[in-house]
Amino acid sequence: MRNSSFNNVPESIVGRLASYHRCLKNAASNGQTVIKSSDISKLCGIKATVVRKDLTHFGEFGIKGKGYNITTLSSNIEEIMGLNTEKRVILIGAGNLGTALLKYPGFSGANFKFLAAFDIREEIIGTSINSVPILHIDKLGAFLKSNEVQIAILTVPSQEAETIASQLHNCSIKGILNFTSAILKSDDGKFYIRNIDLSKELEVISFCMKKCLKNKEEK
Amino acid sequence: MRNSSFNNVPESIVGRLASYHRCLKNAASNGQTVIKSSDISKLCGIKATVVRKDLTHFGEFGIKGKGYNITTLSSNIEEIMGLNTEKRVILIGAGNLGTALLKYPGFSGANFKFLAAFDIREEIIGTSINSVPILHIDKLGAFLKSNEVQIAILTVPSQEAETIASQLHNCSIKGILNFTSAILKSDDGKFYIRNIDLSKELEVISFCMKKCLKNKEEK
DNA sequence: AAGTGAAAGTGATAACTTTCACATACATTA
DNA sequence: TAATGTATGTGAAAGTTATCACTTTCACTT
Repeated sequence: MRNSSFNNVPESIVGRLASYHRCLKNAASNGQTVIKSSDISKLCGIKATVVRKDLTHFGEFGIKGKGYNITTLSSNIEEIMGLNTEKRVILIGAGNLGTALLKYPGFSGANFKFLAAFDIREEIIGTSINSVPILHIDKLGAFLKSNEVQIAILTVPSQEAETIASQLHNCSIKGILNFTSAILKSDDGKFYIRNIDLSKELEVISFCMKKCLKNKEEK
Repeated sequence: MRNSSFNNVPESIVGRLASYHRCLKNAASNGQTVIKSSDISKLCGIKATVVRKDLTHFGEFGIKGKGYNITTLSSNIEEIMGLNTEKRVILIGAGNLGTALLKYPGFSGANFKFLAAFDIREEIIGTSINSVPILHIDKLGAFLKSNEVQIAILTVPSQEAETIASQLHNCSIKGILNFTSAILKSDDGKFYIRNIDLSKELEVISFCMKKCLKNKEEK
């Protein structure tokens, strides 16, 4: 690989890498061994030239005239994205969205290990979802003391987000995936926070349907 | 407004407009009547100069030396985004994710009207979630014939996505919000499709935690 | 073993987005 | 009513991202 530290990688590329990765996994499970940038293009809805340009940002993984070896490319992307080492994850808020994420196929295949989910509703404490035990939120602090966790997923009601987030300091957590509409900020830069607002999507599509969006037609 | 058609609006601006809109709604519910770009900046985590630049793209909504009238700006954004007319929405796949979306606070306030949800599981047919009736997926075609629906939200298993999407042709639907990991494409350009892959987010955060992301620190 | 086709990689260019410094105009106060 | 402070709006420049035509290299064929 050209550059093993990968500083200054635009977020746009990272998002696409994740798409390529999924695409490669699918192709592999179909028994395919080689894939062309034009195939990835069709499957991911991203132009072939962009696919190639993205990949060359990290090295030369292809075979000219042939395509990319799926196994090789896949493991390279995994290394680039840090998916080759297991990430331990907890989920806070086992409501419908939280449950959906716990049941999501594909997480486990991508080296994410859900250690536990936390909730406040007594009736589900002690049960488990997709083999992930549900603990009471009061146990969160103790759990973080005795377990090394890298990522927390927040699927609590928005108004709880700040309070919960403040409990995640001074532990091993480095990343927060925030699905509440509260916008969390990492004041001290201690962890990386990714805010995902699902309700925003409906508004965006409302605008886009007016065909006012600059149409960047995907190849 | 400078330009009533708003062609060529970058998607990045649209996404931020939705954030501003939410922010304005919150401020209004706190009894605020005026807001400064620097306030919006803090609340949305977007630089104040970006906020102003985004808004001037559509017109001059502010009062110099004072800020923006919340009511005025809010209704302008609603007009820009097409939120001033009611959008009728159906949801296909009333699993955990679908249920989460049906229960999401904020949709109804933004002029989205959920007409019905569709599923295949007999045990929930006839019930309702958040007052939205759940119908059998077999009824989808007939429903679309007798009801004008603008948006479909897809929260079915990924492998069903294509099949379902093909049933959405030749009706009033213009936009599809696809939460499955299948990437749908609008071959004929008949409708606008927005693919949202939640599982991608975990992979992105995995990369970002390595601090390799070009850090565009929000103000 | 040379020729051919096919697809990756490259570097310059174009298009887009963000940033910045500054001009502008409103509201408030004296 | 004039002066002042404050926050918006603007246009140029910087920075970033995508595009495109072209070169390179590999595999396969004859």
